[in-house]
Amino acid sequence: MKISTKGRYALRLMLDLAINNTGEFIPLKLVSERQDISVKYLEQIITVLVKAGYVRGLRGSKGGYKLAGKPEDYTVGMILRLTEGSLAPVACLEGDTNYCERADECITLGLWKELYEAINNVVDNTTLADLIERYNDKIGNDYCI
Amino acid sequence: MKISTKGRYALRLMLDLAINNTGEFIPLKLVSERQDISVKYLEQIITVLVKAGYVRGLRGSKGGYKLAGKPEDYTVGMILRLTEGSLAPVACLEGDTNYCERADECITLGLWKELYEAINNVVDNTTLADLIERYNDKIGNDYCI
DNA sequence: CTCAATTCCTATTTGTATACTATGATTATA
DNA sequence: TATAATCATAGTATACAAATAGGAATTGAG
Repeated sequence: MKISTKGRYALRLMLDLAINNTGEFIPLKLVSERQDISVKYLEQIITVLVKAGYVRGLRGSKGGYKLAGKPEDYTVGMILRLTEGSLAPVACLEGDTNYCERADECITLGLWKELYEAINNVVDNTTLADLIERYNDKIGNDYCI
Repeated sequence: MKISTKGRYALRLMLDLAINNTGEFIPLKLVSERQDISVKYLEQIITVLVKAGYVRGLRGSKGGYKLAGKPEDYTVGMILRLTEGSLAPVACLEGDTNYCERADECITLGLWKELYEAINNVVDNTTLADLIERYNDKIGNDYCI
């Protein structure tokens, strides 16, 4: 029942791009230093975010990445699902592929559904902007997003 | 973010013992047939439940297992935590052992706490008796618990 | 007192996913 | 043309999941 590093790092990556946004493209080298995650691992993670259109990349010198949209456009759920895969606590809740023949008589299925909903409820109702705002309130900071 | 088979099977095991309780000890062979899980794997799982005092075991012929208490005494959370370990979505929320030095400046910590609470809220407010009751309502059955 | 059924205990195996690292090609700017 | 970056793909070490396997100890029944 753990969120993997991919999901957690993806979130930190997006937050880092949001917080340090100046309009310019931000190279992963900078993110790497700030977040203490290797550039190579970040590359691997950001590929998925680029393909999904959440982040724009520019190659070459003066290249880097920036969010494609605004921080309030991205929920934690969007980012985690992309990098982690489904957040369902059991496989039988995932799409139609993993349909379980015991489903009708399953005594625990309702519980797993409830758990799934509780999880989704948290991650789908929190955006990057929310996280940054809450953090600023807590710290008394004033990051420019 | 998946519940492992150990946790899921432990829950099914406890529910099986609850539903099929007659006062007698129930051998794992029967549970195995009903739940379609090998006796050997069930043995491994139930060991933990016995050590925690949730289940009583009796060796030998006419031996088997039965719940130590009543179905309403056991929450899903108790059973999952025992078999899965902590249900925290990130390690830094687990006790003091995994304390993270970034905690004070961590922008995502609040989110993980919220998620953790949402998960706990579901599993700690559902007992075996609840699951059986809901199931009977759904199916129109009348299991003797 | 022995047999069969069962729990109890410990090891071993197999597969898969996680968490990276490594190498090199491609592209853009100065 | 040199440099700094993304982009693409492959490789690797480790740990965890999900069991299986073998046998010792215990109990009740006949």
